[in-house]
Amino acid sequence: MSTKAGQKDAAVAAERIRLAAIRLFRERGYHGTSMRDLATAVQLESASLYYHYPSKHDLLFALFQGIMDDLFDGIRGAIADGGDIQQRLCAAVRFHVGFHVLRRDEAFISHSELRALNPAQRAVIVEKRDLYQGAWCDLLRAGVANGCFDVSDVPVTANAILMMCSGVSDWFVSNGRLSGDQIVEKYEELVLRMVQRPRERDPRR
Amino acid sequence: MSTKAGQKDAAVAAERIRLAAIRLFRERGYHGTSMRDLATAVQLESASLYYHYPSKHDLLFALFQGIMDDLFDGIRGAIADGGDIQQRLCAAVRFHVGFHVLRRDEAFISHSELRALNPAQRAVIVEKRDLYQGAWCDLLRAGVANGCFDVSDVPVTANAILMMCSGVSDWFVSNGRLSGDQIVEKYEELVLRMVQRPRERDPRR
DNA sequence: GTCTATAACTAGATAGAC
DNA sequence: GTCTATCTAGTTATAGAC
Repeated sequence: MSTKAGQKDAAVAAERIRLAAIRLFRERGYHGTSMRDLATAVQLESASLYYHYPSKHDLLFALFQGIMDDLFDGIRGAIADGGDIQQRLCAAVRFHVGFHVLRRDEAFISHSELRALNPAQRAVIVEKRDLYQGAWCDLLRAGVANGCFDVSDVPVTANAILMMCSGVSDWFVSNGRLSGDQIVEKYEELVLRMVQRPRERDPRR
Repeated sequence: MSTKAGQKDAAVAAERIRLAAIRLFRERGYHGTSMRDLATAVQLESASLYYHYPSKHDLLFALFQGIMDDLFDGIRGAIADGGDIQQRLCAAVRFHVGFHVLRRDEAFISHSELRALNPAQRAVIVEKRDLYQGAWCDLLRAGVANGCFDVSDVPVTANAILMMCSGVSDWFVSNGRLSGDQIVEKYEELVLRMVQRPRERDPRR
């Protein structure tokens, strides 16, 4: 019983540290945030953080792993949901934009702090990122193959789509003019315009 | 004569420091680069850097000013060049993508290190960035007003275009599969698809 | 203009008490 | 699990010689 409670407290503290790290790394950057800053944010002494994470680098790496795994699981789920190729592309856009709206701090970190990882850690994350981009390229190629997409350069277009959609994590603020769902809708339309064959577009829309 | 030569040497050294700072801030981040790292890169002692720049913050701010001023001058030139609204949008895309290809390290810094500026410096830069985005919004609105663009939300679309095009500074490498000019062409096409009215698109292209 | 030397402070991380 | 205390090394920046 006391063991169980102890384990739960540890898990709770570790999660509180993780959430504070996400916020601070986003606001000040990895190198701009000290372990003392982080400890203050969770009302602990800096030495206590090392009970939960072996080092600052490992904490950053844990954040990256969480982001990349959730991204990859999410896109596989979105694409596997079925429907025709256009519906699957829309599902992918909904997932990607929704993820970057809901978890915008983590998304920003995954984009800006890759260079702060050590080479071995970076290799792991870059490989996952390439798999994620590959899933998007496959989707575009499938659409080109069955004739409903018109894409002159698949990797460039996939990159452009991802950069465009990831951008929401830079500027989106909740309580802004538009809700997350409204943003998702607009990006869906923009992406479809980028890849659809001209005749597929409805001039009345 | 000796004064002139001295001034030139100072200017040369300041520029060497600036260029090394751009490379290092891109590779390791502002907080991840020490004044000693920077001094080593230009084969000076760190104390000597303070002859050319009063502080590390001022050096970063000088980089930002250079980027933002060149961006704003460039977009004004591209838009003022004349032609119809589509041609001016293409000129804007060519400038923006070309800038992010040619000066990708600076572009990356201007995106990732805004938070490293102090509040007063940041306010100056954010104001310039907003003016830049405003020029793009104006361009889209002009196209909507004269009927050749179909844009459901001007600020969101402008943001999406800028994020998409700025993304090249993340992944473009010279000596890659595509040249800078080829990249520019592909982005021009993608942007036009996003904003043109459906009937304006040539189905044969 | 660039140097050596150093002030004043902060960084990540560890040891060991409780 | 969290603390106090501390180690070692690194940080920005300055003083003053040359």
